[in-house]
Amino acid sequence: MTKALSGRQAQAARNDEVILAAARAVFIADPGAPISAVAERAGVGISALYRRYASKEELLRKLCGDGLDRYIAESEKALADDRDPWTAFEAYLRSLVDADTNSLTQRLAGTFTPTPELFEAAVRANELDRAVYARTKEYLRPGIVVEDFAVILEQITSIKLGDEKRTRQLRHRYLTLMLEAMRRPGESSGGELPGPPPSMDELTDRWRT
Amino acid sequence: MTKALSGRQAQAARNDEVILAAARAVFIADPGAPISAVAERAGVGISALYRRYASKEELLRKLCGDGLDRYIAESEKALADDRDPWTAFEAYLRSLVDADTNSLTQRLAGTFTPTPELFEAAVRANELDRAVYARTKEYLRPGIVVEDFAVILEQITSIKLGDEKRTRQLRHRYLTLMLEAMRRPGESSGGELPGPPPSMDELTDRWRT
DNA sequence: CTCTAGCGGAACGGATCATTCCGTTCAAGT
DNA sequence: ACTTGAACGGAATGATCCGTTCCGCTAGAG
Repeated sequence: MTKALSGRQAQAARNDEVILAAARAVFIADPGAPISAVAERAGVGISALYRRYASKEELLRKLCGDGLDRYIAESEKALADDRDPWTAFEAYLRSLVDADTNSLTQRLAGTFTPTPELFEAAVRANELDRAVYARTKEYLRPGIVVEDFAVILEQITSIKLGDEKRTRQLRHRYLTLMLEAMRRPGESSGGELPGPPPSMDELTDRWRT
Repeated sequence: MTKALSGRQAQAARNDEVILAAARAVFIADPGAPISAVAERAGVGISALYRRYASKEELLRKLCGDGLDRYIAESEKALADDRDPWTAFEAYLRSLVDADTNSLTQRLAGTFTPTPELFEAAVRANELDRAVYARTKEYLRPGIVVEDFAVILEQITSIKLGDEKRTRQLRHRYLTLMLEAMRRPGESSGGELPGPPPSMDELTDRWRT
């Protein structure tokens, strides 16, 4: 509690966002994290959380729903992208990697009972996914199916380092490789890989306490 | 306790293997699994475990050590492979994916205090890795470094389905893609991907209880 | 027939969490 | 200035999980 711009209500409103951001960060890093970790990260007490969400499960549902919404938004943006389909596709996957919604939807999905709305949103996301696929299909290597997208996204977002920025960089490195492999042969670029390669230290540091 | 081939000692000796296999399977599937899950999977009581290992940590160390040994063995086999370096390299990565030692070494590494022997083995594994890399380097796309191997292996072994056989199949699918992307451009094959692609059901079934 | 290695599984004690509860603070109304 | 209550911090609670220990039981060894 440092600033008090326009009274208590403003502070509370600001906390709404702080708490959501903290929850996102914490549960992306560790889907099994305790509620107290979220409170700590947000710099608030546990009450501040329970005032907003009746239970941990409700918070998770909220995060999951937001994640799906984000996913859907990115898909729609991709469909509206009028650059050439491959460029649009590449931008699409890159935006999904950066959004990191997989951890918030699929990974968390097992830990609570889904609501009809969530289920519906998931269906919608799927349809959009297929639409993007259909438009990109002719540029894709034969044999690649829509379902591959999900698996590849999961693989890539399984890369986790301590530093968030660096994590994104590395993910883009391997996404670049995957994109080239997924592209119809003969059109691959073979260009530079983005960002510096992983270093030994980065890899071993993950097992530090 | 069904068979009794040559008395109690034989039974106990057989249990040694059963327990190790169960522990491997259980901890690969879930690195945070309880000891009781291992006992259950092995079809023995908890005592059978504690007769052999003084603590959970000791069991984990054993598994980790075995995993490293396996890794080292595969690396040596790869170095002794006198087929053309790229073919040998491909077989090497495929064997590592099948061995699934990553989950047993890196993933478990954070959960216990390493012994000097384990550390030494890890160093040795690293040296061998570099040796394989050095031999394969000229066939690799410029910009690929040794450390990429580890990250790619982790990504690919992060794919987990209920069925073990199918999991291996899918992993090889994406390893195939990655291998082509890692190869020096111009030499990529663009051939068929191995095994059937993932299906929607396979992907959603993972969130069942 | 006795003895004990090997074992099954309940019981114990500590740790972790989600959730609740109580006292505090402070802005808004009077 | 005083009262009030929304918003909150964080300790207390109760349930659950898990590693480890302990208490018999059993079947083969001698």
